Amino acid sequence: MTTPHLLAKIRCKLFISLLECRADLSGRGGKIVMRLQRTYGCGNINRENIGEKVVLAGWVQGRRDHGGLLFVDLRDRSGLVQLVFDQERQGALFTEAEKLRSEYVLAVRGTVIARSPETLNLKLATGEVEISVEDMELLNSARVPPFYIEDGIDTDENLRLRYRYLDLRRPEMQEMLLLRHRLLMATRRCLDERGFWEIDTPMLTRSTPEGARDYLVPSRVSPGYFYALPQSPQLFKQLLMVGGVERYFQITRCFRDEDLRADRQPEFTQIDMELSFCSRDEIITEVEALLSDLLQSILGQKLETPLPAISYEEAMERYGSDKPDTRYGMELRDISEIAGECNFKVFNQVISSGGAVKGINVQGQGNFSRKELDDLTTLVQSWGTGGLAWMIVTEDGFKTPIAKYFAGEQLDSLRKHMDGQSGDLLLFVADEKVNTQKILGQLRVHLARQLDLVPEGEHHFLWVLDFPLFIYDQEEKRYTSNHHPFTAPCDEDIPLLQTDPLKVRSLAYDLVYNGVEIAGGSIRIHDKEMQETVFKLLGLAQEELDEKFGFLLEAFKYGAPPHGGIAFGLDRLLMLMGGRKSIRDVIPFPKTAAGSCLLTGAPAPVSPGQLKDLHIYTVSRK
RNA sequence: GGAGCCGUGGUGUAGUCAGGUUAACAUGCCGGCCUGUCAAGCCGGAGAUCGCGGGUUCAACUCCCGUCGGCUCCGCCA
Repeated sequence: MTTPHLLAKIRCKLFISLLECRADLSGRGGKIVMRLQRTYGCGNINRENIGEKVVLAGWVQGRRDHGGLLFVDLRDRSGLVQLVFDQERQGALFTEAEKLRSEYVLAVRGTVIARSPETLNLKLATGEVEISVEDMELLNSARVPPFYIEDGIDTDENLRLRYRYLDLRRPEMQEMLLLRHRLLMATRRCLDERGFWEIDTPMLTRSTPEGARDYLVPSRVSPGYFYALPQSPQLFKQLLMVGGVERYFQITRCFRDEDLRADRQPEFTQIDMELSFCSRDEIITEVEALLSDLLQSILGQKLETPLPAISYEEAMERYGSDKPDTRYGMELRDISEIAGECNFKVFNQVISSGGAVKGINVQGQGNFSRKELDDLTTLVQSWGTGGLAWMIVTEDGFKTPIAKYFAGEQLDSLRKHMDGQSGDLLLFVADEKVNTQKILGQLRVHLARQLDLVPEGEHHFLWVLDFPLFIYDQEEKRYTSNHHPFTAPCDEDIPLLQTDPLKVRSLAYDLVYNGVEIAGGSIRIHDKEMQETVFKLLGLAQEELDEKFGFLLEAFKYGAPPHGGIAFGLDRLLMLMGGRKSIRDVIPFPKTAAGSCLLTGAPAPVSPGQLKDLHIYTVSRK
């Protein structure tokens, strides 16, 4: 990735601004915490500084003690430079330097000297020079750190999280912090240029039905009442549109009390946007402009726009996912027709009861062992389907336990349908249609990772459009919103609201980046009657509506403009731009899978007095 | 709510399947030697009741049960 270059480019600038701040403070008679005042960043020293007196400050990266000669690597956020102490030249200072240990905090004054040709270190940006130290101020000592402060460490993540402040000293983490900063700044600059106003909205708001579980905050002054932390600023940004803002954005924290994943944290940051008087396509164009700007200004990469787009239905048919990773093939193929005619009961029974049989071609993997195939079967069973049928394509036919159920021409047709070449492994799932798609979609992702078919360093973006407005919740026996209850239906599908709600497509859109959903949004309903219709289809009682959404419906009575918007998951975007595997790697202080913070110990018990103030009684944990 | 994997000196691992002498290796740490290293080198030393609790056994890092913590996935995440 390009981040190291980015860091190098920006180092100098950052350091200058730091010096300017220091200059402002001088002469005010403040308390002196440092006798020496630094003049350069460690990583900024180079050949051009030779002969110059400099003052540096930072942490001891390591030392190499040669007896009468001592090397110390000094590190600050700009990089690393070698200090040299010579017993004969430095005398008493040398004795002090011998006491230095890893991560001691230090300021030094010295002269930049050239290294002799045989002692150059070209691996280091500062490797042509070193600092002959003349004065030293030990600013702090340090305990031995629990892990190495260097890139590429292989340490238990518990430790890194518990000592996050040490983890953050590592260059790759500093790069992450810088990249995050750049992304925030570029977003603000770009959206400002495009006429968006940054407006902040409340963190203490009210719980609404639908959506994720809320984080609740008890009210002290209203006993038994609770605020909720926002899952997103959804309602407020719509109210801002009614308020005549026209173009709004916010970089804001959102909270959802659901189980975590590698790309999911209980609190995360969104780039939230909303526009008035716009169509779906105009919003998509705005988003592409933002994304294009961000990729250009942060990674130096050009984004080809317009980005490709497919419908939800096509995504499910071809990839078994509403966030397909298009960096590799292995697309789903439908063999329902053949399956319905063959004698394999598992297949034809599924077809006769309205299900689907689909397969993927795992090219060149016909050498899977029986055990590996059994493991895959167990895996898909754990995902909630009956089993997995397999066929290995050979020169003259198929190696498979189910060949006997198929007529010769059916096998030929199957091979053609699946594009089977000798040595390919074909895997089939037979189930209710959507389940077939989802299971195979998951299997596709699983195998691509396992077989290392995912090309690194590629950036694939894809819009997914035409989501169904509703999905049917089997457990609750009612419709629920696929996106959220404020999403507008497609104009031409509005009549279906009365007759066949599941067929209604919405004006929602998701942006998928390398198989990860990084943004989602929709054109909103701005009409009070339409909003009430949708709420009613969702089975929300009038009373509940009035209580929980009354303010929105009321606002819509006062001339709501047509509007729509989108929200980016900033952490996910950053994760993908930085080529990191987990969202935790791009969040300064992330939480574990159980939602705990290993650094602060949150969540933690509170005192009985605090609970009393909040009118809260707790029940026993067990 | 469910499934899988992991937990052994400061750190990373081996040993666990098949119970048995002093828990091994690397690195870090401490001390000594060493004037051109940059993963410095050489010599010496300290450092672990094997996540925790219970059980089986003459004997448990090892087997069984429970529990805590972490990671990944399913459900969940408008």
